Amino acid sequence: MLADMTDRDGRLAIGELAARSGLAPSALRYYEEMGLIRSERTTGNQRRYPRTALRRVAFVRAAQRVGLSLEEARAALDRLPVDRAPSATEWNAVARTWQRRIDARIGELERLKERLTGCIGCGCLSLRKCGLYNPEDVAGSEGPGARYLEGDAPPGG
Amino acid sequence: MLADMTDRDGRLAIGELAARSGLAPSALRYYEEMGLIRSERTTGNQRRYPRTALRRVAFVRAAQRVGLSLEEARAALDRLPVDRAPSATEWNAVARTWQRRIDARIGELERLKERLTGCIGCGCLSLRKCGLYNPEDVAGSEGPGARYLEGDAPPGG
DNA sequence: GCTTGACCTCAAGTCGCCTTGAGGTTGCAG
DNA sequence: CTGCAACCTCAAGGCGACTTGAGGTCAAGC
Repeated sequence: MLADMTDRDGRLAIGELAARSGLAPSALRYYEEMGLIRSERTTGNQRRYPRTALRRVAFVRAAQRVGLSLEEARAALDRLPVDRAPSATEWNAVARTWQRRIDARIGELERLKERLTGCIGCGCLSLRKCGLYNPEDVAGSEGPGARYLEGDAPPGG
Repeated sequence: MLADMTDRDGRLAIGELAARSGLAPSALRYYEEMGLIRSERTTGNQRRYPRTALRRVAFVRAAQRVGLSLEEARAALDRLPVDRAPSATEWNAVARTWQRRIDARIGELERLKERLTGCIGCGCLSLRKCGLYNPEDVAGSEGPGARYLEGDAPPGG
């Protein structure tokens, strides 16, 4: 039988954590280096992760899906306890931040979609009012109006 | 007065395109290298972009916001004419692909949010049924059930 | 006690998307 | 005709999030 390097008190060897989290060992070492998870060492210098690492890794992966960087995930994780499960209160605080994040991202996508729908309506034949070419978040620094199109000749009239 | 290197027939010098698109000249050269935009050269080897480049750049930026890579954006752009504005039909085809993309992304975010909301409800005290720790897209290859939590001790009982 | 696979460290490589820098040229205003 | 900003090329650098590789160690089973 192969070695099962998880010890009795439930601490996980890196391979075990990798298998359970779906991440590569190299990624887990990286996460540790980034301060996302912590480990203790055996006498032979091998990592042993507490079970809460599983929790934290899952958290990080979910955070990434929302568009957070590892650094941002770390900041969020720092508000949760390292060695035990979060209480409902602790969790709520973090989760609400996330929801705002998700909502913001969804909103952004929906605005983009709306602009795109408008574009379909106009078939981009009316570039002067086409939202796609007039995103509000770029080049707004040089005066009002659709500077993307200044002097641009609309194709259909 | 400073030099305006845009020529009479409306072709844009790289600096001009940069100013109007909000991108750095270096980025535009990169886009060109990637085949996203095309330019002609003056006798002095300077780039002159057709006005449609403006359109294409705006398209690419919007595409990025939806989560497309430059390569994917290029693929989409390849379905549009290089030298004139797209017709309503041409545009519709491309735009519909996008909308699917956006919808998919929004859906993904909403599912995540839902799982997160469930987590708030349970306060992560009931880890066995917590969706956050049981994303359906990872580690599903080793049998059914919540393998993330096998043997994980739920904190609250 | 030896084999074997899981583990260790550290440096370097990868990918996408650009930016920066060096060293040289073009082209418009004065 | 000169000065200077804007342009050119090519090579290298940078960031985030990892992976890969070399060279060596640890631990369980036979």
